[in-house]
Amino acid sequence: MLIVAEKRSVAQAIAKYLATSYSYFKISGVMAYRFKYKDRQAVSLGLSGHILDFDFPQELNKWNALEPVELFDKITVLVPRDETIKYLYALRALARDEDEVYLALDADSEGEAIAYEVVLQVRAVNPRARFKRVRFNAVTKKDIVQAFERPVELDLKVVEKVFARMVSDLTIGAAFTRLLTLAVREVDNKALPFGKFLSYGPCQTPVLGLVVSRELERLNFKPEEYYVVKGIVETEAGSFEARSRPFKAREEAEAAVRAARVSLGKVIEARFEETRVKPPAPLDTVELERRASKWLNIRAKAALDTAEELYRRGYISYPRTETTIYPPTLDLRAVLEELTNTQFGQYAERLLRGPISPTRGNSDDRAHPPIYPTRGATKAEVERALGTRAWKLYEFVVRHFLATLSPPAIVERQRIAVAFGPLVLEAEGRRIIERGYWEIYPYEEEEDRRLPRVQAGVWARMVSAKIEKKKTEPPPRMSESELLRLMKKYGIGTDATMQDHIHTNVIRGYMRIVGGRCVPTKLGMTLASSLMNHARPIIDPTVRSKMEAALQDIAVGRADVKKVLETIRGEFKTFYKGLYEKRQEIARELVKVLREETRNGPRSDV
DNA sequence: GCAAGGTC
Repeated sequence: MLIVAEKRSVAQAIAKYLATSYSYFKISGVMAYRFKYKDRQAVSLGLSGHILDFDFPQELNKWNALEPVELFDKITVLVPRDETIKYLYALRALARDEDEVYLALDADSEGEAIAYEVVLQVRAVNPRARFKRVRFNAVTKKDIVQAFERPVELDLKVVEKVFARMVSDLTIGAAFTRLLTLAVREVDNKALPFGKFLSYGPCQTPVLGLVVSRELERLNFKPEEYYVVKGIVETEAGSFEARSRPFKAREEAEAAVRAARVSLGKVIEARFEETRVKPPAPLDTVELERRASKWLNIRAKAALDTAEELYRRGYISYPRTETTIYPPTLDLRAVLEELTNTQFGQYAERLLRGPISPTRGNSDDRAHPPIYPTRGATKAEVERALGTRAWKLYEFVVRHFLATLSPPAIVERQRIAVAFGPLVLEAEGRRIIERGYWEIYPYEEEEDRRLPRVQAGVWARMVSAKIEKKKTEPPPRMSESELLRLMKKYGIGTDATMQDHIHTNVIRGYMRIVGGRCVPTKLGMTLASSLMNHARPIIDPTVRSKMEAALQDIAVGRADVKKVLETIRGEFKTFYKGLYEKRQEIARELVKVLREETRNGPRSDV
């Protein structure tokens, strides 16, 4: 029997869990595992994701051979992927003599589609082959043994959905990319350097739209002046600085201060409330990326790449996960034990002495656990193996893991308001009672800035008061962390691809990331603005989730794949026509920016 | 040469 998994680690786990011993061998450069299962010879092979891809027939890939709009009515074909061709060869070679093939791909939609790709490839070399689908929700012995006891059928509806998404994305992406690129060339065929094109994609472009919308908000922002009164307030319990609400005009502020000077001061509010600051939930991919971008100055793309390396070397668990609940099968104590021989050893030992109660998020992808350290390592070791950035990220994963097992921080939130006649001055402070998880998780630690413990009703004196002139500030540039949050909210991309969509915009020259913030280039601003003006729905942040919802109907049998594809194609064809009408106007704008770029290099707008 | 989704 032949068993096909989505990745090498799972193929190996299957061999380990189904047999008492196994051996490994290489076939066309790919690792495979041999073992005995129920008295039969078994081989398990791990792929590297998809092995086939959709493309247009060759003659349609000459961009000048047809109007891009015609792509909406063309068929696409499944072709082997060059990058993973060795996996395909290995599969064919092993499948020739195996009549039973177990499809042990991940238990998600993509896994179902990859399973079908495997079926197609195996059938091509072995028409006798029979197929069984095994689905396991976690790569543990229990789940895997159970899955092989109870094989199921391949869900072709889910396969249809994934293939429909692949076809839609290719068609839409190709049509709009070619339209934009060819329109620019028509106006000035030297505006784009050789090999460069202007891309559109149903994920990358709405992402650009989010960043550009923020930039436009900034550019259109009209700052307003306002005035605040800052005063030093003295009470019998001590003195502190407090400030007023904003005044629109200086005269108002001055009048309030004049009135305050001749008024008796009185504390009208004094709140001292003990609150608990809970440690973070177990770590998923998007939070890893957001926190790396915010606190470690590591871009999301670099964070996932680095996490991947750490995973491959055995330092951390699989980094592509949406799960924020530790599975019961994960031995948290054993992980702590593993960390005892590192610089976090004392802290880990302290946690080991008490009961273990981890925090809990609210999502479970039923495929992978949250990200946690799988090996205790020293700084020197990780740095030697993978560099400084890897250490920074590994250290973060360890600290995050320890934080999820730690007690909350306890903070007293303080608020005091004092009235001097009509002028009210307010102050906020905090007193740290217990640092809790902050001890191991300094990224979130708050400073102790306590106010004197006064009581409501006591008298107060204004020692000094000054009026400060201020200006309202535009919103800051979109941070990468915020962008990831919005992408998740709008359902743009998956946990494993979100950082790619940001990165594509960087590669295409539409934006840069500076100090964790997204700065659109002039090209990005111009492209996004044109689409907002002439094809609004295709850059709208909700375009992706609407498409996904339509596709999901195929998977659950509510809709026919042909009809859904027809609808999607039809809608985008309409948007295409609207954009096509304006293509020269848009292209002229883009050419202007592109010419500037060739002279000066890519520029940011501000 | 176009996309997004797996995976390394």
